[in-house]
Amino acid sequence: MKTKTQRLQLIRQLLTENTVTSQEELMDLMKKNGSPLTQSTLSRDMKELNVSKTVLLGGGYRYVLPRLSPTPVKSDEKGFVSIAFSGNIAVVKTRAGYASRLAYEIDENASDVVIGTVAGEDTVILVLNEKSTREQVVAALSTFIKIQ
Amino acid sequence: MKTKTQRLQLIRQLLTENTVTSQEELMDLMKKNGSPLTQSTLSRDMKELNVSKTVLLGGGYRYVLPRLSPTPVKSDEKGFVSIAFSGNIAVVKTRAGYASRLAYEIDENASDVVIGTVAGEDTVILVLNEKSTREQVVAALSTFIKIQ
DNA sequence: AATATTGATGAATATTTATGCAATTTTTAT
DNA sequence: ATAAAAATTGCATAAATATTCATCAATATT
Repeated sequence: MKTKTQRLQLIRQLLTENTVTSQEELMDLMKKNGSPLTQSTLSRDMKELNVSKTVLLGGGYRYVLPRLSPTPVKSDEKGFVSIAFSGNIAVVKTRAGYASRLAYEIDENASDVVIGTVAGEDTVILVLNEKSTREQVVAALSTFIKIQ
Repeated sequence: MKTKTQRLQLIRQLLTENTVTSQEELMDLMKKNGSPLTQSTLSRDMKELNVSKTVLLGGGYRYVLPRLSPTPVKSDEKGFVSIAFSGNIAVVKTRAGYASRLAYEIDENASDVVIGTVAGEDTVILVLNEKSTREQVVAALSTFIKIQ
């Protein structure tokens, strides 16, 4: 028996590589992979891993891992230089050529606080959701850019 | 209750408005809302709706609807997808590559309510005339884009 | 060192969910 | 309109999952 962390990691891997339909099925897989456990533990582990049970197009069920939230990356890796606000607009400055790429990411990951973006060469203009505060916008961007 | 479609719609609504923890709980809600049914049917309905059971941060479980499928682009030939407002700015989302063309058309046809536009790849930012209302903007765009 | 505290775990079990089947309704084809 | 086919639903129950409880190990506290 290894550590719990290793076991959780194995569960992750197995869920990624297989279409797991039930905990019992996963139990077998775990056993085959040298980590036998009971369904009780599996149930608890899966809860801890935030695994959810979904329906496939084909009609079957599958346990899936949560969409991993992007790990914040150092701001300069994304080309981020600065952010400033004016009214309901935020202006993000980037290194030359990075604006489009960053705008795309903002659209993808901050659509709840930003209703839209337009990018130039080294500048992105963000139109804030009227209900969002500047702090919320910074917080949202922080989930995928290490600002500061 | 009437049709199955209506029932599914009610399920959608209830799942959106409540943190539903079990099918039995939802069963009660359905009953209270004039759509009594059995757990069997709920199980089938939820499968049909692609509802999945997830773990909440707090530790509980919740049934959730699938993330809105990739924008049911009822693509109008102009590439228009959506419009949203924030302050004196409107953000028009378009299909990829359509923003410039659409911005041009907006400039041409709505200059009385929009003082200027900037287009990215799939987004157009419109700066509204201070004297125009959002309704007027939508009305103006409607004359040459099929909105809705 | 002895004792408490915390975290993990399995066994048993309660709870919840999925489904086979039969009855019934709705739709389609003739 | 009528027969045949397909869909819908509840009931009963099988299958799957979550949790309670007791136990044990590891770590912290006195």
